[in-house]
Parts: sequence; structure tokens; C-alpha cells
Amino acid sequence: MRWSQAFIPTLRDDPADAEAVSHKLLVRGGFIRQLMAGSYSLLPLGKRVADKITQIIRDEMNAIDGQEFELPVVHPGEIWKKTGRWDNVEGILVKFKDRKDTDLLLAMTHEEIFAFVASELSSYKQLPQMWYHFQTKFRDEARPKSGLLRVREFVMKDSYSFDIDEAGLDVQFQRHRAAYVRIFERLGMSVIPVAASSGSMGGSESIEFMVESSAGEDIIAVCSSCDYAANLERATSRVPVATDEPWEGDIERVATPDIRTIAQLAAAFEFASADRQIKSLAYIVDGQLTLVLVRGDHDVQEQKLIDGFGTEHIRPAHPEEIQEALGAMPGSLGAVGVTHLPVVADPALEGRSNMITGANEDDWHVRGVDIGRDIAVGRWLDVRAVTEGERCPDCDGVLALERTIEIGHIFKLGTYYSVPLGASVLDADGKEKPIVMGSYGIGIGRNMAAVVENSHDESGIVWPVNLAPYEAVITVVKIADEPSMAAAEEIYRGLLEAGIDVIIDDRNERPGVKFADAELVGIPYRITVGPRGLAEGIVEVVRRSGGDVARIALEEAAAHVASAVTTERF
RNA sequence: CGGAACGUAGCGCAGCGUGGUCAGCGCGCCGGCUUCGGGAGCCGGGGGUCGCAGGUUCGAAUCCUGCCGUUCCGACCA
Repeated sequence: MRWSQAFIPTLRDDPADAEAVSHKLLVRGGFIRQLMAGSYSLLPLGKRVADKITQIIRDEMNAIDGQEFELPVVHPGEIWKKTGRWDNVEGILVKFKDRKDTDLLLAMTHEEIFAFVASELSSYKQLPQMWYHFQTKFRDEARPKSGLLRVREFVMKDSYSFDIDEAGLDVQFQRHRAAYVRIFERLGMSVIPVAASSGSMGGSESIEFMVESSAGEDIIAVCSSCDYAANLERATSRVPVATDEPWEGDIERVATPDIRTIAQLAAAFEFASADRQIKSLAYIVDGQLTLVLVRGDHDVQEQKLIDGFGTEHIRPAHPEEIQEALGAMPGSLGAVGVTHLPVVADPALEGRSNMITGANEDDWHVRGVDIGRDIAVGRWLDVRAVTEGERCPDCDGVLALERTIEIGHIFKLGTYYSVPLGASVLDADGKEKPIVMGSYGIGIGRNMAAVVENSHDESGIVWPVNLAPYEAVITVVKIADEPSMAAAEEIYRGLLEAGIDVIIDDRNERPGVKFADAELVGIPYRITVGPRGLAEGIVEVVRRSGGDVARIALEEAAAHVASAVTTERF
């Protein structure tokens, strides 16, 4: 490719509406342009990178016996009604009608359609199967942001496994896990697989693949000394066993005028430090007001409530609802003596005594509370958000919290989709059994952005050779100088013959402009050809990553760079 | 969905308070000359229904109303 003929619209200034580094650099480097909120056009450079990511994923999917499909992006509503998602998925699912007034939708994922195709399977002898495709998804996200990191329309590689039983699913799940680790390695990212919440749509186990980034939206807890890592949505930790000072006798009322918060109470009474308090939160769970108790210095992780109760219909109760149910306002709530409402408590409270909590009467608390004796806990449920510095649940290490981007996610689905869609086979005994499914996704654009988040400097993007839109650029310092052009053309031909993705910068621009563009775009190797070097028979080879400069004889330049590029590919 | 900000040339912005040569600047773009190893200089150009629609006014980028769009914080995110 000749740069003078290429459409590579680089910009000097950051786009005004970009915040994330990857967003700024991908726009400035001429990789993407926004069409509307959460929707981007891939320009030639962006398309080249996306294709390389796609090919790496395809390789690895094929390596675990995946078979590539291509399913439609517009689906009949009917199929989604069978699994319930037509009605259950709120907001992000775009529905519309065709001219015959048939309900249609834009695919936000493809479980239904793959399961529908899989209903053609009839015998356990045909299993296992592993199917995948690269296809556009549309999710009408309430808040797209950060360029390619969170969009509404995007291409995802999603694969689906089909097995006769859980044991088979385990195998496919583990194969995917290993394949994903290889994929992210080849994309140049150090990935952290973490245990994740599987959401409410079926599924027993899920692993998210996270990469550290300040632009990320997820927080994970990582152990300093073992391989424990989990999304904060389900991370756990060991809480040191508390030894409560003994309290003789019954609970005692304490007047606490105008005290509404844990901190105020702790400040007011020396016996009421936050870890001695019981925080009582009122949630509406499936329409039922429910008390959720955690230690005063702990916070509730709402996803744990959702997972624990198995419903997404959870929200904090309104003050009026609380007043009606408990006779007091938030700030004075407690579960002592509460038997008419479900009470859920975090295990960190188990066995505690001599605690203090709200009296369900404004301006009053009670002290001397023994959880086992005084509170009718209906269910112990880990609902607590882990915090930085707590002890690892698996070893003696300490947990650190890290902000991350989710770049892949694998799920065990079970029979959630196969049952309603009739995807079943006969087993060896001639009995009909629903196919056990798994689903596994990687977003192409988000991965492109994640790589940029992790690999850039002040000058621009630093692509790994595996993803670079061009692996080498030949920068002709002075195109009017005929020996320079001739030498550059010679190297160009040599690299093309060696199968290197090369672009020759033959623009009539000043050298500084070309250098800056090459760095912004992030091409791994730059060969600078100019009169100064040619006078000595050499050209310069600059490595984008690290900036090493090598002076190479003109005749050897193409072979030198071809060899460097080839050894870096994997 | 709650809160906030913004919308003027391809990009980045000023101008709106106190309506009237306010249609402007920088970069980019086109032509010319000089330059040419880190985002050149000079000269000359092209380019905008001031997001859209109403309204107020003799007169609206500027004031009022409505709408649309984009971004940020939060909620949400199979």
C-alpha cells in the first residue's frame, strides 16, 4: 500500500467527546469514526486490525474443533418468546415488525438461534458439537461510552457447545478457557480469568476474562499470593473472627436522637464502633420487603442479592414502604424481634453478640444484641462487598482490588435454552435428553480498544506485530530525491515478497509529519530512507516499541525487517 | 432512567452576558514560491442553512419555547 493513496485520516487534536485513551487514539489514528452514540464505522486501518483479531480467534476456535457458522442478525420474535427473553430482557433488546406485522428483533446474542439449529441434532452420537460465528450484535445500551469499549452495535465471536451431559460441558468449558488464554496472549494482553456472576439467565458457572485498565468498568479482587481472582460481584474473603466483649443480660434501649448513620453512631458511643453495629437495609425482593443485615462497616454487593435470590427484581425500598413495614425510617432500622418479614444476614454476623442496631423506632437503638438469640435470621447469605486488603478466602494472602475491562466471558448454560427450543437427543438408552449447552463470547472491537488501552505512549498506539494494521512502514524522508525513492521501492518490493504487511509513506510531507503519523498509527517497524543515510549505504530501522534504532545496510534492510516481523508473529 | 454540560467550517475552538460590519481564529484543505532527517515559512484561495422547528423583534449565532443529537456522573448492563 502507498500511504499517498490510502485513506488514513489522522488528526492532530483529540476529539472533543473522547475520554478514554483508546477512544482518542483510535479516532486520531484514523481507525474508527463515530456514526451515532455507541456505533462506529471501522475505517481501513481499523478493519485491518479487526480482521487480524478475528483470524487469531478463528485459529484458536478451530483448534478446539469449532465449526464456523454465520447466523442472521434479525430474528423472529417467536423464538425469543419461547425462551422468555422476548419479555424478560428489558431495554437493550430492539424489537420491530416487518411488513406482515411479524415481530422481529435485532440479535443481542445468538443462544436462541444456535439452539434452534441444534434442534436438528437427534442422537447422542452426534455430540459433542462446538459451533461458532462472528456476527453483529445490537444492544440498546442506556449509556454507551468510552469509544469501542462500550457500544451498542458490535461484532462478537460467540461459540456454543452442545453435549449430552454436564461432564461433556465441563470438557468444552475447560477447552474454551484454555483457548481464551491463548487468544488473549496472542492479542498481547495479560488476562486474568475470574469467577463471575452468571447473571440470572440460567447457568451454573461462568468465568470472565479481565485485563487491567483504568478505563475499565469492572472491579475484581485478586489475591497477592495465590491464583484466586473474582469479580467483585461474587468475590469473597475471610473476615477475622471477632471476639465480642461479654454482655450480661437483656438488650437495652439507647436513646440516639438525630443519629441516622453508622458513622454518627460510632462517633457518639464508644461501644458502637462500626464493626459492632448491624447495618439493616430494606430491599424489595420480588415485591416482598426484606431485611438484609451486614456488619456496620461492610457494604452490600447488590449483584450477590440478585444471584442469591435468583431474581433481578430487587431494589432498595422507598422510605414510605419502610415506614409502613417497620414503623421507623432508615437510620433507625433493626431486625430484633422482626418475624413478619424475611431476614437475610451476611455470615460475617454469625455468632456475634453484644451488638448494636436500630430499634425500629426513630431516634432509638438497642445494644447488647446477640444475633443468635435476638434475631430470627431466615437465611444466611454472603451479600457483602469485599474490600481492599482483606484476607484471601483460599490462602493467607491479601486481596487487592483492580479496575478491569471484561474482554471475554464463558458460561455454562445447561439446558436453559435447549429445553424450550426442543434441542434434545436420544441417549444410549433411547431416552430423550435435552442438550447441555455452554456459550462463550469475545467482542472484537472491545478487544481492539483494550489492547490500545494497554499498549500506547505519548506518541500514539503501540500495536503488537500480531495486530498491527501494517507491520512495517517505509518512510521516505524526501520523495523528490530519486535515489531515496528508488531505494525505498526496492525495500518495499522485498518486504511484499516476504509476505510482510508493508506500507510505503510516499507522501510529499515533511519528515516530522510522517514520523508522527507512523507513531500515532502504531506501526511496529519503521524503515527510514533518506539521502543522509543512503550516502553511507544505510537505512534506519526503528522499532516502535522501545524506540531502538538500527542502522542497516540498504541491501539487507528488507530481509532484516522481514525476519524481525516474522519472529514476532505468533 | 435521574443529574450536568455541550451543539458555530473536516478537526479543535472564540463569539452569545449588554441582539445591529460577528460569520471569526488555529490546524487541516486547494494554488504559488521558498523549504525538506521530528508536526515549515510567506503569498493567494475554497469552505459554515451558527443542530432543527417555532416565537419575540425593524433586525437573532446571540433572547424565549419545544424538539433532536452528543458527552460526562450515577442507575442499569443475558
